[in-house]
Amino acid sequence: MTSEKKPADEPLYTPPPNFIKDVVKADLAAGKHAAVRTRFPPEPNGYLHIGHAKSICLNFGLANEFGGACNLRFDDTNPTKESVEYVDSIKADVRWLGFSWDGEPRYASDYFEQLYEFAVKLIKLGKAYVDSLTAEEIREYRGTLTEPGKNSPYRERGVEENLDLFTRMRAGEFPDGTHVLRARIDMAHPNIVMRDPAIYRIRHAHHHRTGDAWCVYPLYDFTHCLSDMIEGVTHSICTLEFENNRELYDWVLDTLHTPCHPRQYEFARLNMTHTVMSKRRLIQLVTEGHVAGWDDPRMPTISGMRRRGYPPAALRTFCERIGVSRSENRVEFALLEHCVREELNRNAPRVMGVVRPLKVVIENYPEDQVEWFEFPFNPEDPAQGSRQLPFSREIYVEQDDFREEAPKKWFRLAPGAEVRLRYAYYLTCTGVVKNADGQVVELRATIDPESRGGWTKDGRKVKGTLHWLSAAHALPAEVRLYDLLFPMENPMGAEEGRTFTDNVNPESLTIARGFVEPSLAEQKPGFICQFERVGYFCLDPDTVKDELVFNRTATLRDTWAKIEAKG
RNA sequence: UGGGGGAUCGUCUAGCGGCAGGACGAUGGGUUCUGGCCCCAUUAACCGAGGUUCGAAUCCUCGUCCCCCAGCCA
Repeated sequence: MTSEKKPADEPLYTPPPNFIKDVVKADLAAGKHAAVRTRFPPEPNGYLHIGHAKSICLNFGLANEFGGACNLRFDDTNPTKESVEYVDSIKADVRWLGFSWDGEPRYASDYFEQLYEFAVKLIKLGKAYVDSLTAEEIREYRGTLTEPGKNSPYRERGVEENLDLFTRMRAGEFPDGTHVLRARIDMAHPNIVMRDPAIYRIRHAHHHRTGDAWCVYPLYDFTHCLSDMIEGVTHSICTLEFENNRELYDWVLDTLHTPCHPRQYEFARLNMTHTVMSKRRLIQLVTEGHVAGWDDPRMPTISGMRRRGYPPAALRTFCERIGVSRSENRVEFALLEHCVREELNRNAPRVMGVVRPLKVVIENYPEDQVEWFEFPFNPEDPAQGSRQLPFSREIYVEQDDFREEAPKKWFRLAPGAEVRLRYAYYLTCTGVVKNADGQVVELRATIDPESRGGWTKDGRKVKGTLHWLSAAHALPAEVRLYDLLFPMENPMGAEEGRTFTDNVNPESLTIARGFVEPSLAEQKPGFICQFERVGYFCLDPDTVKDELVFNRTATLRDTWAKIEAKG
């Protein structure tokens, strides 16, 4: 029995479980916290990508699902790499994804004074000291993965001397690199992170928010846990590579006897086929000019996907479908594309767009006649309305829809073949016009007047339906056809002597000169639609008056291509 | 070779001692004025070897493979 209906009170959709939700649920049930508080803590040193979207959806999603709050906090402790440009783009991207952070954005730099006081306290506790070894020496003293490190000669400096030195570090008495504040833990610790990690370094650098107020800046391990604590974060969620740092996270909070102690949980970062995800590599693609910028529609950045026409809801759905676990993964690009199509199929209006035009002259249609036909914006959803489109003697169809020699199972246009022009007439190809090179440049055809509106009373079967445009009324458009940035699943799998940028797909962008229906003249950049039978397209910001520029967001699934590929 | 993690259909993921389930993909079919959407079906997995148990993906032991850590980056 497959036709049983679900009871009305059963939810249609339940968000999938994951191990972090389990923890949150258990903590809430145990009364460990009054409410959950998470945070998304990007460093403003680059643009956000789809991997960040996973973290954003997780952190904000947890807050939403369990009635808590999520902070946006910029981890801005490295002034030489960070900038307001990145801060602004990150805020815009999070908002665009559909999330609202609790209160104002937070900045680790807002906590610099408190952090400094905590450092002083650590010194007074005898748990931190000023080291005056060079960076090089510190590395040598650290030992290796298999050998213990050894103590710095400065490790036994007294509290007063440390206090004095640290004060003078802050006061700007020393040049960069001369001293560093280190936690005093254990140079023989099996976890290298715990071998007296540096927590403050001298950097005479201008900070994008604090200006020149500071010349000592705290490091990640010291800053992050305390920032979480200050904000009352309950669950501090990060990626797997910070697993080793958790021990230090806990050490700092325990040693300082802080009023609360957030717990860190790690999940596996997102990897995807056919792209790269690390900040360093994305920067390289931009600076070496392999793409046009951070928001190039081929980039896995949030801004790139936005420009490509991916709806935020599709990204959210994607993040939910990929799940959250602790195992290494490489998600297929096809899943992302599926989520995009699913969303766009529901919402994108259908329009007529011909990407590679082929002119057809309808010999039995009067030269000066124009008829208007009604086209629904979405045949499956009448609520989306309709518009009128003109038909005339000369039209454009898609080059791909004509074959001089029809292969097996071909039911598009070919000499002598009859097809349907969507919502208009049945059309039969009666002749082919070629240029000197033998290329087909124009078709001759006739229509069946009885088929007006796109159907006939005799119920004759016409399998192929084509999109088309009245040549005289069509708007010219530049159409940017995007494909995979890298043809192979793993771009990093380059052979010896080559690097991943050598793998950039030379056909990841091809530009076509096409036409679109006149109703699109007034649309604004960001407008997303479906060119019927072709794909989803989005009006690009490069659009200027009389020169529409469309980005191909995604193709439609192409069953014919598969049939033909199989022979 | 120190320490910390991870291995379930092609891919992602569920499972918490009791019928290995879902999604994507692939394949076949139905429907169709988009070769789209939708619908149906098929495909296909517990890293290995032992052990505990009436019963193990799950618990134990021993292996194998993969990832992370030696920044004054995050």
